[in-house]
Amino acid sequence: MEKTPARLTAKPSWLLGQVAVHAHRLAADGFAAVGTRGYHYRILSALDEFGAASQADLGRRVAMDRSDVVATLNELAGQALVERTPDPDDRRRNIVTLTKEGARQLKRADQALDQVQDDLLAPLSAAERDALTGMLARLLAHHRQD
Amino acid sequence: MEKTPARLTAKPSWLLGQVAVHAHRLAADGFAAVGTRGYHYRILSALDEFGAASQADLGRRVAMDRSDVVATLNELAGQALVERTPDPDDRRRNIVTLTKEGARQLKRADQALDQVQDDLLAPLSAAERDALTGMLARLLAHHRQD
DNA sequence: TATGTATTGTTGGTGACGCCAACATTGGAA
DNA sequence: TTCCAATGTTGGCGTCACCAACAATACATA
Repeated sequence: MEKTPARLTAKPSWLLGQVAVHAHRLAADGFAAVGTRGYHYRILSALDEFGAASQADLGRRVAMDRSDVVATLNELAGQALVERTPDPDDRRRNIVTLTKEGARQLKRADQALDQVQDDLLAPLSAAERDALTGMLARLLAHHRQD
Repeated sequence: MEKTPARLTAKPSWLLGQVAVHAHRLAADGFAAVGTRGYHYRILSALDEFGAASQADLGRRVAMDRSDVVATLNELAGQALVERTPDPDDRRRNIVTLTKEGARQLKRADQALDQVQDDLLAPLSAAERDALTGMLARLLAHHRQD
């Protein structure tokens, strides 16, 4: 394997990005195995945990643009994993609901994704995994503001 | 700020991906400020550290697909940051060389990127930063094989 | 009450990255 | 000599992040 420039290797942003690429590949493979993908999983997760919600709320919860939520819901609704009905109390909004089949699909994706975490963190001890996720969570919280 | 599903928050792959998104945004802004972008920086870095190289070698060093190296070199050569000459010893290959101006551009990008590291890791202590980059480096080394 | 401001869903588009298939040319191994 | 591998190139695709504009609707405040 050819050597990577130290200029890159020394930069946390490079390491983060490259590890994220591998993580994304693992996750995408896991998702594909059950016929879904990242955006779908995000929406299904939010619906399962917080119940029915408007599209804008969904987007804010899972860090997706409004327009991407629309496209994703079109696909999910096409597979009957989700239902979209107008909100009678606010006619700008839709109320998005998780269907039984959607919940089942989420469960399948979840199992695939659990395996991914193990593969991703294989070289780290349990204590190291905790330390890593703790620091990442702090970084994310910090950057989600401002 | 709306709450994110625990299903996501609990997954290292999610945290990694989201932090990487913020890191990428910071880096892209820094790069844009000096008129460049990630792919350019990778190529310039490899040329600066290892000297002239073939396109295939460049791609392997900085984890870029052959075809993406071609496009990037077209742009870099268009700005005279790089020169592409046929290799007399192997007529399949090109020898790519960093120009004076290319080295200057690299230096500018480097300064921008150094600032990004600080912004990215702001919430972490020096010891934590080391621990984080150490673990990320191990993960990357592990996943670069197989 | 009227008027302006914000939010929502939607459409359509852009860009960075990562990746794949195919091809002609060339080098090297069997 | 024959087959296999590597190289540069073209052209395409998918995911994710993001932006601008629009009409409809809600809300605040003057």
